[in-house]
Amino acid sequence: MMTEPNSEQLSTDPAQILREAGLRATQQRTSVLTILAASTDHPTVDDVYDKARQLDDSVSIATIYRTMLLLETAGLIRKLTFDDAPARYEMTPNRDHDHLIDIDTGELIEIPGREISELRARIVNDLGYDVVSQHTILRGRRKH
Amino acid sequence: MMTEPNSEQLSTDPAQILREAGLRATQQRTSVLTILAASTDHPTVDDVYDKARQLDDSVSIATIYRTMLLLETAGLIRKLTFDDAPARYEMTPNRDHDHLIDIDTGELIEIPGREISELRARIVNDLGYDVVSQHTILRGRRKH
DNA sequence: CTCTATGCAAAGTTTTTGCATCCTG
DNA sequence: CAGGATGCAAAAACTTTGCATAGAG
Repeated sequence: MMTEPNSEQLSTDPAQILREAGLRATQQRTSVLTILAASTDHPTVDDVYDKARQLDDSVSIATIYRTMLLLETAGLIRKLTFDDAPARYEMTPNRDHDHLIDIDTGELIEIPGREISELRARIVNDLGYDVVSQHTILRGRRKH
Repeated sequence: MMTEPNSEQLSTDPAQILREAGLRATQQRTSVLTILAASTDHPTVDDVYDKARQLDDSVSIATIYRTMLLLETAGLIRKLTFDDAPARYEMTPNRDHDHLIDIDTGELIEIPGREISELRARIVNDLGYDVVSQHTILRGRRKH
């Protein structure tokens, strides 16, 4: 096995990522980031809380809320707000994508591709604005 | 002045709109619909509650919540959910549009045009879905 | 008149906050 | 060590709900 220290290029270690963002790498923050990085779905605060307790049953929900806000502010994670359901989170995606909700199954589908982003950026630009963030929620029904 | 009864074509009278939707035209529902129709901004539940009390100081917040849900379900109004701020409402727009939030001033700007809607519909269609509803939230900063 | 809608108040949810203690840097 | 981070519990904010009464159709 290689025992080389990891390169300075791209951090994949949660604690490292936190420090690079200028944040203290506490046990709780590291856990939250690890949990989110390992999630393919988009967990809610409660989902994260449950998983975090499996790693350390003394974490408090208050810390989870504080950490989610911190990571979101630092741009490390993204908050997805839907009409009724509680907010969900994902690691900040490298490539912008939108979300499609199957209204029959509740399934959340990621829509890849940058066409929409680019069109939006162009339109908003014409209005005299720079886009800081953008997010689309689509609700659809599978065709049969 | 004309004293002709209004035409049967398009109702602009809130009570009439409610009945056409198969709902009872109560004082409270009529007030809420009137308030929303008169709003150029996008009021929150609390905004609507405050204005409704100016018309009838005995309305309860519970009724406002129940009415918003009822009108939304009936498709008469649309709920806009933003990342942090409380939900806002608007009359269901005839033409689909998105919203741009100025992150410095908090101003909410409507983006007209159907280009985005059409592109999205096409992409989602390619995924095998029919679009039921769609909504984009953009956050931007005015260029100087 | 009948049955739904409302007001009121209590209960649920979700999120935030104060404070003493713990722990990272 | 010092100052920020955490756990705990209380509080705040936001919504929903049960029930008796009022009011639309």
